[in-house]
Amino acid sequence: MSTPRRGRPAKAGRQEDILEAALEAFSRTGFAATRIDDVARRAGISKGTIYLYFPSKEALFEGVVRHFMVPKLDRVDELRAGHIGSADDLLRMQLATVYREIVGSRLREILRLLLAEGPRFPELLAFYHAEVVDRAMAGLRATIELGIAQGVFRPNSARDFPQVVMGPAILAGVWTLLFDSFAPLDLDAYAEAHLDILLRGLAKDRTGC
Amino acid sequence: MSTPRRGRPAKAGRQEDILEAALEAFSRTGFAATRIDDVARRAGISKGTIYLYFPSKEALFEGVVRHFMVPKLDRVDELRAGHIGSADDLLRMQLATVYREIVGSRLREILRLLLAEGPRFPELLAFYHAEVVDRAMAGLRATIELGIAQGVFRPNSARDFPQVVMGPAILAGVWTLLFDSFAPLDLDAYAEAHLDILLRGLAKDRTGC
Amino acid sequence: MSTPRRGRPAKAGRQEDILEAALEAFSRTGFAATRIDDVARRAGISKGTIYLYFPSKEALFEGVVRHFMVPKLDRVDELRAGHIGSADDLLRMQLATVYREIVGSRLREILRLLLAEGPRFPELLAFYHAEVVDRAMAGLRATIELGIAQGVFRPNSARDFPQVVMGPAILAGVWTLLFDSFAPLDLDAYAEAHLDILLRGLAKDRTGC
Amino acid sequence: MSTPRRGRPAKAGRQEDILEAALEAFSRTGFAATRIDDVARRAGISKGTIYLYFPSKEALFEGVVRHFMVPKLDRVDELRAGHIGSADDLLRMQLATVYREIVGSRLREILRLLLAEGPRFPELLAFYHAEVVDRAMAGLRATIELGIAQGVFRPNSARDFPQVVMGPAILAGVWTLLFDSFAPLDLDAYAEAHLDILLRGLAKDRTGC
DNA sequence: GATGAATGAGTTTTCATTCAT
DNA sequence: CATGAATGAAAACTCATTCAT
Repeated sequence: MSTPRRGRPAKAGRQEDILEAALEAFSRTGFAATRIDDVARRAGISKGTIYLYFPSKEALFEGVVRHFMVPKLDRVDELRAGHIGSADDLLRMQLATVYREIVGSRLREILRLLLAEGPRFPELLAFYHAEVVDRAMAGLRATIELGIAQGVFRPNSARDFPQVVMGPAILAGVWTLLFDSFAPLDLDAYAEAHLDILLRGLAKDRTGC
Repeated sequence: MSTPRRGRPAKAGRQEDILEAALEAFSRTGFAATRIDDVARRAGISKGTIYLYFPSKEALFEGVVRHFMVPKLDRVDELRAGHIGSADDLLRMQLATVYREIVGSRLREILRLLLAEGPRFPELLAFYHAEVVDRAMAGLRATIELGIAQGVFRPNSARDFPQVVMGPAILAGVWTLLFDSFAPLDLDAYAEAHLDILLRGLAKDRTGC
Repeated sequence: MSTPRRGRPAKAGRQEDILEAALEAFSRTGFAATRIDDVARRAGISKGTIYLYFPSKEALFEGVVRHFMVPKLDRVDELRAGHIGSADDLLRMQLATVYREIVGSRLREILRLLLAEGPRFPELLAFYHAEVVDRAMAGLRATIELGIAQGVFRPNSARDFPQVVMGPAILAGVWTLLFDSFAPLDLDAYAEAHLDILLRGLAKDRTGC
Repeated sequence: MSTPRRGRPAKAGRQEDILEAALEAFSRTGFAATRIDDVARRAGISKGTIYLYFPSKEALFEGVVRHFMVPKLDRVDELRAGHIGSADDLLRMQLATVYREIVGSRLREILRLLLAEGPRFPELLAFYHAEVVDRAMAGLRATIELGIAQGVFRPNSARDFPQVVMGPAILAGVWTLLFDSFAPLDLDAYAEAHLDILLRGLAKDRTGC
């Protein structure tokens, strides 16, 4: 009743195909309402084949959430490692990357999936906290401390709570997923506003005369 | 064909009880994984009784999300309406209320539920956007414009994107729900940091000489 | 949520009201799909009240089927008892009564209900067979035998199978219930056709020369 | 979350098996009181498998009613098409076929099911009227008209109401289903009586001397 | 490896029946 | 007598998972 390819397809990317299909499917309908059959159809394979690569629906979900975000984090980290210059430029670039690669891409769906299903997947949360969230917070904190050392940023409490720096970006990501049809968000202008308020909030007082 | 038991008198507040129980249950397990029977048991009633008050699981969920948040919004609005004084004090109070009444209370669960299940409930999203989100954004915008008029805030782009102002609070809310066991958040200090960065980011330059 | 009369209504006809309401309801939706609540609403009373008059849904159904048909049978029987004249006139009158009082009235619904639900109600079938069907068959047989005695009818096998005489009428009754929207039946003309064929089929050969 | 067992190969005739099982089950308990699980057990398969072949209980019921009757009608039609000889012989054969193939077989259950549940299945009624009832009526009408043309039958009103011809057979079918334990019917003798009365009722007067 | 027919546990929803008022 | 809120058994239907081919 379906029309899968009977021949031997490239099997190298088979797992990748499944993860792509699963990301789409979970994004659209969430964990519980997504049927394995949907994922299979999207991937152009049969239901049973999914189970050759993932032992359960839960494992597939975890696979999706783990697979796509880490590489982005790597990129943000590399940015900081290779940076020479002022901390505010670095922070600009870090947030620009977050907006481009996550908030403005399909990866924002993963943010939402994590918020949505996280409590059902404690191990996944642990992984995420260690491999994504904590790394991201550390990266921001490093930049802020660099700025303070450089005298660009005033000593400030964002050092202890880098979430304050990231908050508006995360909110933008989920906003677009929920309310875009009611009130679309111009992400570029939004990011500009975010950086405008943030950098001024962090900056050392220009009390010079 | 069955063996029923009783026919108690109508208990006042029954609907309220159900909503409370449903909030707890949905918070714990999300929409799909929550069984109506769980809600009933929590409310100390039988499954069928739920259906005397809500025609479906969907309607119950919508009932929960609608019931608890609007009164809080009302309170934030009243704040602004009754305020005499500087805009930065008002903004402080508005955000303090958000942290106290929502981010630091069980209502943060509703934020998460909305993020999680929103796409499955388009009508609920429309309601929420109109009755909660849009009102909240308008309230913040009004305060920001007041500050600009008072000369307390510089003309700034947060007027166009009040989400930037709210973002860190929302993030804190969901953070505590997901990562509190890995990295607990001191909400009071967090709120202080948020206001510190934010108010400085909005403030007029003290370029006095 | 409903609007029952709170005052003390005439209680004499209460059971009758319920039976009327139940006939309507069962006719419309059959036994299983009819809700006691529907019957109650139709009768203008509350659900619980039904149970003051009938101990169960089954009993209510049996009540309906028993209540309405027997009086009609009585009338057909009286016809025969009081008849003076030829058997073919009597048979005409008997069938005319069946067409008028049952086939062409809402009582045809009871025929259908009995066909539909009979197997689930063995006692009801027993009652019906004894009190309705057997009496009706006996009545027809008596008329046929009268006709044979009078020399109006030839000795014929309908004496042993009065169902043959009744068949077309019963079929007409259910036909109108099922197919009237596709092929409406002119019951008067139909009855005429029925009698035409039947009486000729029963008549003694007019082999007179 | 579950503990499934097997994945057998497709069995040819599986749909046929289900229809057979469903006919038995619906015959015994009617539409509403038949549980899908009963049908499955009778067919020797599991509940879920039914849903691989029929999307709902309604569809299964319609499948049953459609599946069994049409082939019989085809046979009756062929009779007439291939007939050479007098119309009364043809009518005898047509009715004999109806008695043998439907009234005296398990197909009489389908008659009863249709009477019982028809009003709940308007599409099924439409199908039935077009594909079974109307064809049957047309077949009888054709025979009657042939008889009139042959001079075997007098011009008569059964031409307009072939239901009159069929009525006693239908009644016999449902009678056996309802009342056989109270008053068993000798179907052969009954059919003989039916034909006796009917053919005489249709016959041209033998007024010759 | 890949398939997809088959399984059956699990969940929502309905509604006959009860009984405190 | 009458009410109708409450109960909970029952059944349709879904879908993750298995496994013979």
